[in-house]
Amino acid sequence: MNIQNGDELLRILEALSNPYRLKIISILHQERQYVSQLARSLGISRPLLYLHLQRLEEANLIKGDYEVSDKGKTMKYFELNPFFIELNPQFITELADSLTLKKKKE
Amino acid sequence: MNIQNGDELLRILEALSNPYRLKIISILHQERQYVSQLARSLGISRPLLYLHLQRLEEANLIKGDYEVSDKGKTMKYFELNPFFIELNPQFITELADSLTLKKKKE
DNA sequence: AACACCTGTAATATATTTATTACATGAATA
DNA sequence: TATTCATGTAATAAATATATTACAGGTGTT
Repeated sequence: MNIQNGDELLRILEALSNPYRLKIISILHQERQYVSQLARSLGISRPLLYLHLQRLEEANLIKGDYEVSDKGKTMKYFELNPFFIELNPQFITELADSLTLKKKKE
Repeated sequence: MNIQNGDELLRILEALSNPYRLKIISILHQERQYVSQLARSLGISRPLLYLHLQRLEEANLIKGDYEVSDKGKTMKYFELNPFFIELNPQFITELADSLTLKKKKE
């Protein structure tokens, strides 16, 4: 996972800036889980979970795959997209120029 | 700078989840600047800058010191508090248990 | 005194994020 | 067929974060 520009770094930082999403990372680091299972693990509703999963997926930190169980049920398993980011002032400085300042209507 | 628990990590990630704040880190990595100077560098108003500086200061990423210039003017210089965080699933997992889920009235 | 910089904050408005509620669909099982 | 467990989304509400506007006070210079 190579970070190309400031906006990408920002997207990742934003994705990780939430306790549920950090917990999702932690759970998926230990084992892959399907959506409903994850919702139970976290103790939150699926709609809310979807929102968080989407943020993580957009940042490319996780990915989901459909899988049909023995019983014929389709479940969506999520798993981690391993990452390793060395967060320090030097690195941020290298990417700072490629940061977009405000996303508005175009 | 040693991160002790999930909430602290989260505070840092939140502090870094904004383009202006990343730019502030970048600027202060190169040289210390006083408030008005920083506002000009960034092209934003001081009130807005203060908000961002506060977030960074709360996360302990920067610190400010008052200094009297030759001409007798008091300026508040900000400088970086160097940090180095290895952001990866393993590290997040270690801190995930010490994450507070919702801050509400107690 | 008026101007040019420096410091800061309070009140308000706007935008974004987070959370909830209400639906809708499909397949296996009792 | 009624229940259970899986998938998902649209609409709305509530909470936070971001941004703006309007102040106020200090010192040095013209």
